[in-house]
Amino acid sequence: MDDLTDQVEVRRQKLEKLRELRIPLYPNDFKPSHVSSRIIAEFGSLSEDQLSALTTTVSLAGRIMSIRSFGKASFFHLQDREGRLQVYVRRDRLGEEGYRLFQSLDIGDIVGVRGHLFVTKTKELTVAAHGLGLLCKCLRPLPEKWHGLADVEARYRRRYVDLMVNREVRELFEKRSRIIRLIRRFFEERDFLEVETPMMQSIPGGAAARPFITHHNALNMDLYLRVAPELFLKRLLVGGIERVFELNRNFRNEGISVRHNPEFTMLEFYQAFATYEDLMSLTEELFATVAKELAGSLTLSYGGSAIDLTPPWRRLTLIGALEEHGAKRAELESLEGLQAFARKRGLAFDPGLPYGNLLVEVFEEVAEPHLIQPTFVVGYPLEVSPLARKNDADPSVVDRFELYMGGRELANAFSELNDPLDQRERLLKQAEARRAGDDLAQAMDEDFVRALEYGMPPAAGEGIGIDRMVMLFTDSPSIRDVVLFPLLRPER
RNA sequence: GAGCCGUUAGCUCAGGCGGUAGAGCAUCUGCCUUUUAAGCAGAGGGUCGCUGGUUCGAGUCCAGCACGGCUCACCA
Repeated sequence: MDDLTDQVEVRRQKLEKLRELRIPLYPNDFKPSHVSSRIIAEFGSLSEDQLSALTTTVSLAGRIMSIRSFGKASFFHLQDREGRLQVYVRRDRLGEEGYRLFQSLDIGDIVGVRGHLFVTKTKELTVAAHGLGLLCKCLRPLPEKWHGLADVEARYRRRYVDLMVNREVRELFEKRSRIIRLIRRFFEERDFLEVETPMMQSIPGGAAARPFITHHNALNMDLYLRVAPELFLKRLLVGGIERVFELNRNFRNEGISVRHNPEFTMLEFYQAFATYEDLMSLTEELFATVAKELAGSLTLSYGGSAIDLTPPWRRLTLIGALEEHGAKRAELESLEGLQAFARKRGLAFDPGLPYGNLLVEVFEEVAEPHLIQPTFVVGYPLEVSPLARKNDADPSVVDRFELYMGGRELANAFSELNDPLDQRERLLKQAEARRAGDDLAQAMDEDFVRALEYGMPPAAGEGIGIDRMVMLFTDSPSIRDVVLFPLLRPER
């Protein structure tokens, strides 16, 4: 951390020298007239003669990314929020003092430049500076100019450096922002209201996950960081907000992997008078809209495979998915048969697991990695879905789907259970399992059931993992690539 | 939590069978007024992740620890 290398020392000394010369070290009155990309767009196509006829003066500010010096003249590249532009400085134009100041600058310094445009011998649009000022000294050396910053750990810990020198990182996070904007617009256009519900909850609910615990001093009470906003969003359905969504962080106290960060961004939306089947179409539409706006194509490439988002997507039952991997329907319908199949596949499982839980586990093990093309998986057993509506024809399953794509789960949706008596029973059963040691089972939330007793319109709701969606659209193998500051152990 | 792999200069990397540390970029000095991986000449910069052990001698072999990556587990 306090690595005072020779390079840092040299830069500090340069700063001190400027201080002695009474040069303002951290001025804040420079206002750039232009951004690099706009200059290139506006003037890039002009000929040499047209440019030299121009009297336009441009000013821009940014970070020095490279310097090529010839003694009495130099070129450097300036990087601002949009890109890079070359700057040309020479002693006879900047003056003795101005040029000496330039010579004391380093790669990484933030400067403001004023000048006119011309084209170099090598046909690069360049600013010939007649004014140059230091706006902020960079006291640490930047990574090497053509390999950049490659060390993954350093890239996550010092994302600011990663962003400076690896252009594609900047582009990825711009893309992430665009995706989120498109999602918001999609739901706003359909009359959904965006809301914010508690992230600190006294009863964590809405998902089977371990919460983080924190403490409120004044009230002297423990609080949980939410694992899902679900139960609050459904209270809003009760309150008459018939179309509602929340796009924000969830927190789950789980291991870290290429698809798991302890805090992650989740979209949840609820629509009254709709069923989970309506949400399948809506989900197809959402992904198709984002894909078209983002890339102009319904096909995207992920991890070397092409994923075709053209609706309608395949629908498959859990059992059907397993049948595609050598299981016989008859053996999947009993607990014993299912256990036998799991053993045959060499899966380790808890023999005390109920049928429904085992079915899901076997599915995730055997079928999930192969679901590359978008697939709605349905036929989820009642016992793993305490908040979902029972299927009218077969009450042992619920009206629920999970969306798989690229070999992983992306979304989970169901027709919501709005029968308060049934909901109370199911939550009580969860609470009982919780007491019996299942710390993933949900807690009883009396107020949530009370809300349902006021009457919740029939509705369907869905959660989409936004980080995973961004991974898909940016062809990123790890969630850490799409989260600016992924959780790491503190460095020592 | 487990297994495998990695950690060498500010950055990117090389270091055969154990013999006391190298390159390019960056930095510093000198030359250079259209370069773009600018060039030329020279110089400085290292707790080889940390702690022990084996050895006459460890960047190299062994053990433990730290951090990271991948896989697995956890995540219904």
